[in-house]
Amino acid sequence: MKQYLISKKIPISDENWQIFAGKNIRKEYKKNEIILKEGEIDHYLSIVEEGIARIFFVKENKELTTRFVFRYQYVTSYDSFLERSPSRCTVQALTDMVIWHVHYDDLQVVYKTSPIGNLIGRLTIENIYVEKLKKEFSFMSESAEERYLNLMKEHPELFQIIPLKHIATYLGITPQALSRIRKRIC
Amino acid sequence: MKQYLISKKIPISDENWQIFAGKNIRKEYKKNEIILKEGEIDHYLSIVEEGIARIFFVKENKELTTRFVFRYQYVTSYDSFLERSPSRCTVQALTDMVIWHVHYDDLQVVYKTSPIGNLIGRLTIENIYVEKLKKEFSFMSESAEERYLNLMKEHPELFQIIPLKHIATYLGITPQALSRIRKRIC
DNA sequence: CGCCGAGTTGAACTGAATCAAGAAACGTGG
DNA sequence: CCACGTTTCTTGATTCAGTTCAACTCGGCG
Repeated sequence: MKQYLISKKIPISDENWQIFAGKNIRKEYKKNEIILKEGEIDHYLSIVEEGIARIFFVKENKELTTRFVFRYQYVTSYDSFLERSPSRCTVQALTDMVIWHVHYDDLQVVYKTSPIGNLIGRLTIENIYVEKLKKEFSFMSESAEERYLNLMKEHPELFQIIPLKHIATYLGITPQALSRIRKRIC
Repeated sequence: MKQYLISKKIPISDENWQIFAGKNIRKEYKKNEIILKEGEIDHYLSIVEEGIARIFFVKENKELTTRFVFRYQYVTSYDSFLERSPSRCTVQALTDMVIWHVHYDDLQVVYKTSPIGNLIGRLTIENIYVEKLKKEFSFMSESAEERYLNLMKEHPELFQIIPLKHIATYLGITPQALSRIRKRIC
């Protein structure tokens, strides 16, 4: 798994990797299971080995999806994890899942005992951040239809697996509007 | 400046801080000066000591503002800096500015010679990321009017300094729409 | 079989975009 | 310090993408 998480440019010795990886615990979730509930503090930094998750928050009884999480990505309410504050988001397994996670306290130990912690921490959040930048870019400059077509291209597997309504809110529109876009395109 | 950049929770020795700070170079910009042009690679990680900057990209001849950068924040086209790729964004000084910046190559040296580099790197990007999460949250769940009122509350100084049209595109609307919102609120 | 959630479709409505024109503010040179 | 041109802001009319509310279909499942 190491090579997926870490930028190819920066070599990490196996010993150093073990310091981090050794703290990780394997965990399984069933389809539709809740991994983290809104209001709870996220104590774990979790990486996906198998399956897809979604992260959403609730606004006026509607679930607004902010992110889908795929293989080898981190699935976390990262601000909750960092700031030790109640999560605004819920994290849910969309398929059966296998993840590896490390507890906040254990991660602090890694940070203290080896430089590898900060390196891995920095590289992973840099990744997530660049993802988020792309999403901001597309929200500011593209129409819902363009965002839909891009998502289709980048993650066609999503459409086989999950309800369209989640995709709709991820795109920032209602399920009805998505339905009409799909009809229009055909 | 140290205490502003680094989370209060994590102490950093003065020697370690110097390793990083010693690589930083002071630089001044005049109001309206371009700090980084679209298409260029951002070679510097820059922190604001004085003044305000904005980051924007161009879509169909319109400048869309993605971020305002205030004192003690990092002003960078961070994905360009990280990935050594041409920046999609332009960075412009909105007032006279003083910044401190460290060159990419020098930062790599810091990363190699001292754990402080990755720590500072991790903490700063964590900050920027949490900021971006908040913005995403507000874009998905609030109206343009709500976003305007929030910005008013958090950064009233902006409104004295910069053209409203930049604020409009930052809020994700046209200058005309902002004008109408302001009229409505009054 | 009947129920329920997901998806589609229609009609009315709304916030914001667009196009266009005029008013106010700004800054630069004479 | 004023005059002029440019930029910024406002206002109006029209259009459009997407919302809301409501009704209906379809497929899976107890």
